[in-house]
Amino acid sequence: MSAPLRPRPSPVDLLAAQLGDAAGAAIELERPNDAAHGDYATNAALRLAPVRRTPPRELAQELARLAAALPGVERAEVAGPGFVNLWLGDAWFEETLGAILDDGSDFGGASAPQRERVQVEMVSANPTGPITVAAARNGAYGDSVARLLEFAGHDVEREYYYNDAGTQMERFRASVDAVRRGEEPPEDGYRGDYVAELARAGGDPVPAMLAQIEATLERFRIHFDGWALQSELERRLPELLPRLDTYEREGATWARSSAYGDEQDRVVIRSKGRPTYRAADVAYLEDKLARGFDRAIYVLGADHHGTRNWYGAVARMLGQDPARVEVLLYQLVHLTRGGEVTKMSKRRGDVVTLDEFVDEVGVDAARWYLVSRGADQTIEIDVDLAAEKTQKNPVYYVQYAHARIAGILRNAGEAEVSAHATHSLAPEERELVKRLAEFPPLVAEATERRAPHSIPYYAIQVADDFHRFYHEHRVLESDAQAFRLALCRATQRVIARCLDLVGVEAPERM
RNA sequence: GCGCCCGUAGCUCAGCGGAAGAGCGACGGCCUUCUAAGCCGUGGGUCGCAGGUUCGAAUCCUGCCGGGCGCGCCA
Repeated sequence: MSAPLRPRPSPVDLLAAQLGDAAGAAIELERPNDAAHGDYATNAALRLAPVRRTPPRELAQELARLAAALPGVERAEVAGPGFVNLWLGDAWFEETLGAILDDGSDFGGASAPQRERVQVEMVSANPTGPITVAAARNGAYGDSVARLLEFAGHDVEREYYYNDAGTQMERFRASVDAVRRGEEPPEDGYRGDYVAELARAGGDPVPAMLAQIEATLERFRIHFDGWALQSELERRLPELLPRLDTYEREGATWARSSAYGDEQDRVVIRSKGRPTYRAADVAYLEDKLARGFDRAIYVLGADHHGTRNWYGAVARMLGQDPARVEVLLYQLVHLTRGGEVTKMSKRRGDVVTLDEFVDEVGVDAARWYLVSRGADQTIEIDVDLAAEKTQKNPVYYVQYAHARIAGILRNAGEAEVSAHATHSLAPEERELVKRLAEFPPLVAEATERRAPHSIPYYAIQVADDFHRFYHEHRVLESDAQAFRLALCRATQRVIARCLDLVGVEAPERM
């Protein structure tokens, strides 16, 4: 690990710190929902009241007096049970916009307290068929988390781990072989057009399937730095398994994982002698940590939640720090047709593939949609309505704001850009500056909580504020041109960053 | 039976201790001006139910109801 990163404090943080110093207590400033409650507000008086044994409104009066004396603060008022509402002067907004512009495209980044080497393992679907929309959520979520971590200053590698050795793969190969012999695939095998295509192509269908999966994910703007094979990792089991706490029962070898934080013990060697997928997990985790990753992140669907504590248990059994292992769970994607839930099975070949979905709605709308919901939220997609719905996808609203700004900046040419205003700021300008100032804490929290879905929601708000500003005020050839160009540029950078963090393009024209 | 996740506007979902929101849908306005993929307005919610903690609960705790997922040799 290298030296701590040092993002510079935002003007809002500085203001809060100044007020905190004056008051002798930690102060947090929030943007009130209601514009009548000022530019920023704090509930510090309500929090301090019990500690200082003073009525909250009395404390609030004192805070308001201190706040009003700070530079940049126009006035401060006590409201409700003890909130302090602050109104800021134009100079504060100009200074804030100037600070945002100074940071350039790094604005909001480098929030990590320590730089880490992080591996994000994601998707990792068995190469028994094309990537489905359901698996694509894993990629959309995992890749956005990876992008957030990179933006925060970490060194991130994305990896795909695939099973080329297990039962499912045997069934898959048997299915292709059956088709080649002109027979039906086995009862528990795989079917679908892609199986027939692989049969025609000849050779081992697994590498061919894998190549197709990689192409699909590249198209989905997810690039993997590495690919791990189960069969290779299994070779190291003879040296690794003795390091585990194991026992024999019913002819199988079990890991005593329940003694290390897991809910239950797990079979690592079947009674018939073959290692399980869980055994390969052990080799893989050992491998990840040995490669020097400070943190190994697993992105797993909710159908795997039963094993969420297994990985940490493995780390403990191997004598490693379980804090280096992190499991991110996301709820499943349910697909419906015409409002009716259909259980789609990869084996039956009736799934909706990511390629089909992207053909229908485009990469931008697909990624936006899959990452816009909280990971804890089940996603329902009506396949029949997907295309129609995505015409109204808010991603276009955000992209449109970006393209509009790009148009203005194109037309502006070499005109002066300055955060210094020569006019009295309009409400739309002030709102937009405040919105942009929210970005650093928002993106830092999204990273910390592994919650990329807050980025699209924030981007919609930025676009909303910009469209309103655009509608009310002319930029070029206005008496506030230099300031408004500065506002446009800062807004464009923030929108572009938000779009990039969720893997969506920021168009110059639409 | 046990574990995890979810129940907020007609629909899809944010918010997760501080003064109820967005998109879509519905209804009504706004283009000779930097892109109308835009803007403005109207209507719409006992935040599943019941207790508890708190000055304050959609947010925390408990119970219940409803839905999803899972529960030792598939992955």
